[in-house]
Amino acid sequence: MKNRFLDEMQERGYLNQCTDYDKLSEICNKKSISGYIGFDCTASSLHVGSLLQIMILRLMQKHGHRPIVLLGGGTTLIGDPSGKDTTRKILKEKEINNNIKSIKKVFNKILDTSNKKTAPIFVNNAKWLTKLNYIQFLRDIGSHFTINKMLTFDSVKLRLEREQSLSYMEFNYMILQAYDFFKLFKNNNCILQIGGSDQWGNIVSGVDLIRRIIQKEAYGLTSPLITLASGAKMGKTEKGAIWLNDDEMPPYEYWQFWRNTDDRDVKKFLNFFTELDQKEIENIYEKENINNLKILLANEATKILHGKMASKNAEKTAKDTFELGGIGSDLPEIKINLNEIKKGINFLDFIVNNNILSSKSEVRRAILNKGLKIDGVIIDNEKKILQYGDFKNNLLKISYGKKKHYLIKII
RNA sequence: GGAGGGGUUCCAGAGCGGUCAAAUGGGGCGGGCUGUAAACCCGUUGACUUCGGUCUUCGAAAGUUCGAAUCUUUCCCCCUCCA
Repeated sequence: MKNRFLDEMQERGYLNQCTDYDKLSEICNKKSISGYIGFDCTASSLHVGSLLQIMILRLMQKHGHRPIVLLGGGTTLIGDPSGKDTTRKILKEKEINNNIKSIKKVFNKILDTSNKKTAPIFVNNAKWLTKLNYIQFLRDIGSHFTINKMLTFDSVKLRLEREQSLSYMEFNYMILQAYDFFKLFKNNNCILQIGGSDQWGNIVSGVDLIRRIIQKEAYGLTSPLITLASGAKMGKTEKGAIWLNDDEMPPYEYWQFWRNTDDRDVKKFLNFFTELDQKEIENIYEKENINNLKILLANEATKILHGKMASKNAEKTAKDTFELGGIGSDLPEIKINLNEIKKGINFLDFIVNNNILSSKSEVRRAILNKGLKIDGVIIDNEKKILQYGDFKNNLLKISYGKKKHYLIKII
């Protein structure tokens, strides 16, 4: 059975497992369906680790289906043990709600909200989970789960095998997630749950629960865990996560992240994170220079999240800065006032105060290692005083390493 | 509850009275090479410094000592075995 939505999922590499591929294809061919993905709300922004999931929602829209975005205010109160070694910190409800608000912005940017038929629906499971009556829940829902089975789930099994503690609270997570699916199935006619491969167990639990309670068939599918050539996890670098919210990470930096992709990951990323036709990707991958492909990747990925303008600006800034060795307008800016600079500013202090580096020792080290430059000239004196005369047209570029550049502006 | 083993810098892991801001490896950062990639090579990796040093750090606290990551006591946490 063929279905364009699922086929494209597969071709792009989004598909890992599906509870019943053929049946789901059949349904998708017949009508527009609703499918949901749950997102964690432990931080005020999602990072690129979640981007694949969002791309899937976008793909659903492309094929005329409706995505449901579950921002799990309720489940975040508990904490999913899947793929985690230790219990994570428990957030207050207020923080979670703020996070939800902030995370929502990204979905509104990436997903199409204008088409009535496929506009995303946002739901928050806190709405039903926080109102549950314990005894009733145990009787109605809990009775459908056996401990025997729950113990066989990876999320639980791994913890037990490693003898890391798993609290009773976390142990219940999968039941709650299954219940979410059940709720959405009933309330929103949502027949599909999508998630990362570590969610398989939780998703199947939901499918089972729906079958047991109302004898209806629901479907689940998972996307693969993205493995990078370097072996690192997608989305988290040493310096911190690659955030999707622009207040956490401006478009230029986001663009840079993609531009700096490992050669070996480029093709995969083009398929995952752009909407170029797969055949076209195949085609240009053979012909095009790898660096141009990275630029293409950066442009396309940035466009999807931040829009065409931001993407263009980022590209231009990169070109001005890296290829022409000049000053790109999108570089992070640091403003100083005229009076201050006329007096002269201690360079060491300046670098630390503006968080370019985090301690004076680090700045000294960087200078020792020839890592700091002003307008392309290596600083070799740690006692350097920034002076008005150093500026050209009230502008100055400070570079740390080859990739981090800052624009210093006199105001 | 009983008997042992252990908690060291980002991680792993050595040190077991002074020469310890603490070996070694990994990771990070910077430099070189290159292509804003990978691999490789070099440097660096607690803070402050007038570059002489100074200060804070080895689970927590108290103590012994001229001197403690190293010894003692108490406490907290983790692991193994027995019940």
